[in-house]
Amino acid sequence: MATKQPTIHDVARAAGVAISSVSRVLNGNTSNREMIERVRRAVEEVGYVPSAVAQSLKTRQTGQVAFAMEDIGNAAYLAMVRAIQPVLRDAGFRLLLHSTGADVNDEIEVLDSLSQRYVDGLVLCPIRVTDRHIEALRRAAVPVVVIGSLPDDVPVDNVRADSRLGAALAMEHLLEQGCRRIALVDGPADTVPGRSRHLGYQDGLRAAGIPERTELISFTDFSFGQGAGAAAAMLRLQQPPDAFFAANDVLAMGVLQAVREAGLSVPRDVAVVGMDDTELAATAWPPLSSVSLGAAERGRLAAELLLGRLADQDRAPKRVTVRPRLVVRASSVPARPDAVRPPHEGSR
Amino acid sequence: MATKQPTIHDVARAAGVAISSVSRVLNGNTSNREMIERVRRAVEEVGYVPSAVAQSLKTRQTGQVAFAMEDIGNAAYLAMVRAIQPVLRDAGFRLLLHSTGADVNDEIEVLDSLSQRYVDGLVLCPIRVTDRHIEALRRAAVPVVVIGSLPDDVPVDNVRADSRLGAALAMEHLLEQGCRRIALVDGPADTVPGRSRHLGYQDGLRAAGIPERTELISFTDFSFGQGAGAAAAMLRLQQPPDAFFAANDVLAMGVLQAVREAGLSVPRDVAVVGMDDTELAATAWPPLSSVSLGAAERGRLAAELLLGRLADQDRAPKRVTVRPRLVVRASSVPARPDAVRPPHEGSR
DNA sequence: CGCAATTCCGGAAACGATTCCGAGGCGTCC
DNA sequence: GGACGCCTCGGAATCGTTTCCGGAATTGCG
Repeated sequence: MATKQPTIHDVARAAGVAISSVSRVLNGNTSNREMIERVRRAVEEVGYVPSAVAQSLKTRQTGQVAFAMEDIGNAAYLAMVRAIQPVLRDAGFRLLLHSTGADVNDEIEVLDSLSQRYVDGLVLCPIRVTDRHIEALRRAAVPVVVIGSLPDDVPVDNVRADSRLGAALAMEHLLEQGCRRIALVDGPADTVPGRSRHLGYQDGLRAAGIPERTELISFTDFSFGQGAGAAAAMLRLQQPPDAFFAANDVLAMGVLQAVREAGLSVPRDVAVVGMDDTELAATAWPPLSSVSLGAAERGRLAAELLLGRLADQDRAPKRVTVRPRLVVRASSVPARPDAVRPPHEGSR
Repeated sequence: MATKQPTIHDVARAAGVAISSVSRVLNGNTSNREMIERVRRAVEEVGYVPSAVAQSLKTRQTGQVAFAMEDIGNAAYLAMVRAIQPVLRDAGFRLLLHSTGADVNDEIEVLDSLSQRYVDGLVLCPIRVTDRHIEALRRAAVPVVVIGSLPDDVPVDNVRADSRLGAALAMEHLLEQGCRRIALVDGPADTVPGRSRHLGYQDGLRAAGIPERTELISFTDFSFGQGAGAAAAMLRLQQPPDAFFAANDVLAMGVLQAVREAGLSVPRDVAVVGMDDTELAATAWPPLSSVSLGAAERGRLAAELLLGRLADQDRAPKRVTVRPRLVVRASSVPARPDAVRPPHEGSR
């Protein structure tokens, strides 16, 4: 293992045949029993393993697809991974994951190098989209599917969620429950998800004729501690909120924690709704109402779009949008219907 | 993008220079301003991106390292990923993740093909170890570091946890709290982690002179629902347990849920200790006592072992073991010291 | 038994880069 | 002013496969 890997030449020599014959046997294009036997024995003898790099230089394919996201620790991406994997596996591809760590430079670098690097295609889930992203997308050497919003004129297959509508659904629900001082615990304001959730929040307030109050809005990053901290601060306000909409489930878990530590009860004193409907929501206490943005479905669709493009490179780029839906659990209503509410037709 | 990628030849033609010159410019081995300018312009003009496959065929390296684990959804692996990533990044490697889905065949296949497939090294975290694993390890074409137990005669770099001792620590702690009917909610009995946790559980009972009772032991898989189900069943026993040791934090979350739904209080009625000390433990309610098996440290060590071997292929294989430690939170003691207890010296 | 068709295998040309080697140009120093 | 050395660049070999092509051997059929 240490020194030198045997090549197809070594096998050919050991078997006393030409390298082309070895290749044929290995790829199953030979019928002669005797030849097959000899090559098999020689392979065994020298311990040959084909060089995938050389193979794909020749065949121009790798059998691999990459999924690049910000943070593999985020359960929403996890749901995507779980949905993408079986689709690609069935099509004979191996899925490789890459976690960029919310670093734009790294994201671009992944696009540039991973796209031309040992994969046949790429599913990218950028949290920010800059001009440099777009440019990198244009020069990508392999098909790329983007999960997330993209300017209309970028000719790339694209799956998106409607998190603005999703946020509005959450607001509508909380308003129906009679909540009037609804706080927003959002992610970073300079990201696409952060912005659109804020917009949906505003949509909801506007529809109810409630003015936006800055002390009830907090931009953090998507973490438990930040969610807990932001909620704790708001609960100390003179007029504390009677409900929280958290921009994802991890933040919502933090909110739940802060509410408990303030000695209040969910949902009696404070209602809480999260977003992404990850596994966390079902395992939280009380079980967390959450707006599903269809992560699994987006993953599946992205994988299918990629396979489609791999099969026909010249196909026109497609764009798919997945509708959000609210999953009501105990954290926002006294009873526990655990019911799924479809998005209001015609809202937004 | 659709038809044909430009190669270095196209750049050379466009620039009116030799391909060797293009290569030199791209690799920074040229000082002539004029030449650099011409090549840069030509690269821009034809939209050239180097083929990483061709590069690594020639240079015999890829700049990539893979981490293959059972399930990326498991927070313990996540902690490893987070620890591995910075070490490798600083050394100039990109980290690729692969989730095998607990499928032994897939694991072997990953070993076989990924090891000879576009990576310079591999960190493998197998949940089961079969003879086929060992054989695949022997013929792996690139250095492999295994996280987990391995027979002594396999010459592979190896990082291990001592989950048996870890389980014993949890038992010792619960016994100190006065618990006597301690239930074990374990993972699958036919996996290495499952077996060793059971052994540690037995060690703990034996040390206290308490006989093992089969109705207090349940082998499930590592999931929330299974943990909740197993705990719920045990709580319905004539003599229900007064404590649960769960083989990982997800199972423990399920146990907490079942205890709550039975109308009991943690830790007053039932104490709970989990394992792996993942993020879940700190965000649970009440915060979960958990035995840390040093996932992050194991990841970091594995990455460093791999880098070491990459630097010196002929180095003798190393084996490192990380000691477990118990992190006490509210779920197992009335007060909340949140203290860290080091392992007993000389236990086991 | 002879000829055409088919099968089978070996040689060699790619794939797209890096890198060694040698030729030429130019500066420097005696 | 000539010899020497250095720098730069172009040509060609090479990495380890797959695949095309052509010749030899085998088969089938008249």
